[in-house]
Amino acid sequence: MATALTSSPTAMMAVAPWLSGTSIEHIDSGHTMTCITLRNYAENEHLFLEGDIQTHIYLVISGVIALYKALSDGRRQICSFAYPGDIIGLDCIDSHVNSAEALCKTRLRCIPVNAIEKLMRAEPGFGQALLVATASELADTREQMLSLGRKSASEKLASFLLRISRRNAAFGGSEDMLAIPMKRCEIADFLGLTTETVSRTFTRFKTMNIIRLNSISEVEILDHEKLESAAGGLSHCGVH
Amino acid sequence: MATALTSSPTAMMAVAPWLSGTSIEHIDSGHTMTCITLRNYAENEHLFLEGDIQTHIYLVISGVIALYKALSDGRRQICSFAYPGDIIGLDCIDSHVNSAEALCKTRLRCIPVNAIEKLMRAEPGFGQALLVATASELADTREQMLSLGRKSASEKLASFLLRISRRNAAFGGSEDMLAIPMKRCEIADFLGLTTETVSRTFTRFKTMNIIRLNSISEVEILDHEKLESAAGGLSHCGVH
DNA sequence: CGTTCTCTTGAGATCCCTCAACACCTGTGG
DNA sequence: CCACAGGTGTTGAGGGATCTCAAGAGAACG
Repeated sequence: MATALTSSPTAMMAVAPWLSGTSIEHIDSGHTMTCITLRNYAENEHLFLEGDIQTHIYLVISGVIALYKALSDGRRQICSFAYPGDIIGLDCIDSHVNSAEALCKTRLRCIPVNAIEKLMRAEPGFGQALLVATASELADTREQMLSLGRKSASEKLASFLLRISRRNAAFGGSEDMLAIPMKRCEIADFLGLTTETVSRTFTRFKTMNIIRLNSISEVEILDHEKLESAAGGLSHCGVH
Repeated sequence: MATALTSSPTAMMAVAPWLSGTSIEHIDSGHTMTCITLRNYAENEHLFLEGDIQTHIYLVISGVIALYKALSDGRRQICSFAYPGDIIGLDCIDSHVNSAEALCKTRLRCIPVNAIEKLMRAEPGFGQALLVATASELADTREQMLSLGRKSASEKLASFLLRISRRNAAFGGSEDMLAIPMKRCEIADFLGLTTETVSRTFTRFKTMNIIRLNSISEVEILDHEKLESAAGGLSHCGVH
């Protein structure tokens, strides 16, 4: 249930306090089964695979997690990137519907699923916060479907960068200086492209003076307007 | 919040009773604002457009609705098809995140949003059912992302037909005789292809004796195994 | 300072899109 | 009953965006 570079990070933020505040510890007290732990994951380490039985919910403290689905021949589609504050693994089914992998050293708070169930019973507002977070995640996912199904490589990458920019802005960061914590191949797996195409599109944006690469993982947006127009129609068209 | 040819139609079914049973009428009584109505929509009629203020939730009684997002130049991506029993428009934000259009004559139960809010407060199980339904919808949407981002035209169409087949089976219908209520261009907008490619892929499947077209809107699966293999890896692969 | 991983760049192949023509189906009116 | 019109589906030819394969350039790490 990651907010995925979301346009509305606030929805997910509404859930996090329940999981990191005193509520969860209170619920938890006196139950030997439910133990909330902090865990560090190394780069490329997996939290779980698609089909695994759900045991925990994870709250990202630091780092980035990729949620993805894979085909048997190795092709994969990253569905979402989970940033600090995002929640992962609440699939509301007995087994996970996608795999989760840390893209860098990542610190997580692990909450057993039964603690979540208790929390939902004890705190009526919690379930509602989860619903809003899930619905907002669904909205983001559909935005990404539009990219995957109907946008060109340039439009996809431009949309991707703008999403990061917007998320940055929402968290009080810079709109123009973007940290890109994922590799080119991970961006490719998110956008439905190949690494080569991602790389070529980056250089095209560079030569057009739309962006500058200060390092491999830091993009500076030089021309916001050009980037917006490269991202294609800002969605929505009156259909009459 | 449509289940979209879902693999788990039961999740959505859990919500429908609240909206068609006595609970909703009970909640509703005595409030002039909340009036639950049945409405018929004609083919190609819109329920709402992306960005419209949310006024109602819709329960599909009969017919099919397409939820889509569009770009300003006319390209569009259908995110989900809503079948009888599915719920539409619960975006948990003040305005709709996608447009909704009837693909054929469609009958809907329209429930004002404030009735939903009341129902959530009055019936604790209702909010939970909504959460499960939304999470299941999210899972379906991610399955579709894998198709959009990583599958070939043949794999996309095969997956699409198998989804319908599975949904049919889950509702006690035929696994092999599929009603396709949407036009070729709507299938194309769902799969991220053009009508021509959809048409060509249909004929390829026909000449391979995988399917037969009894009419433009009825597909008979002749060889389930071949169709499964045409759909590509059944997702999930042990990593490395 | 070499090894390894990632990123970039190039050349050629391929799948799907675009454009275009035609076929089919349905409903309407003569 | 037939002719016609409009919408939809099919099929073909050609082009283009992206993929594949391959080599080289950087960056990271021991």
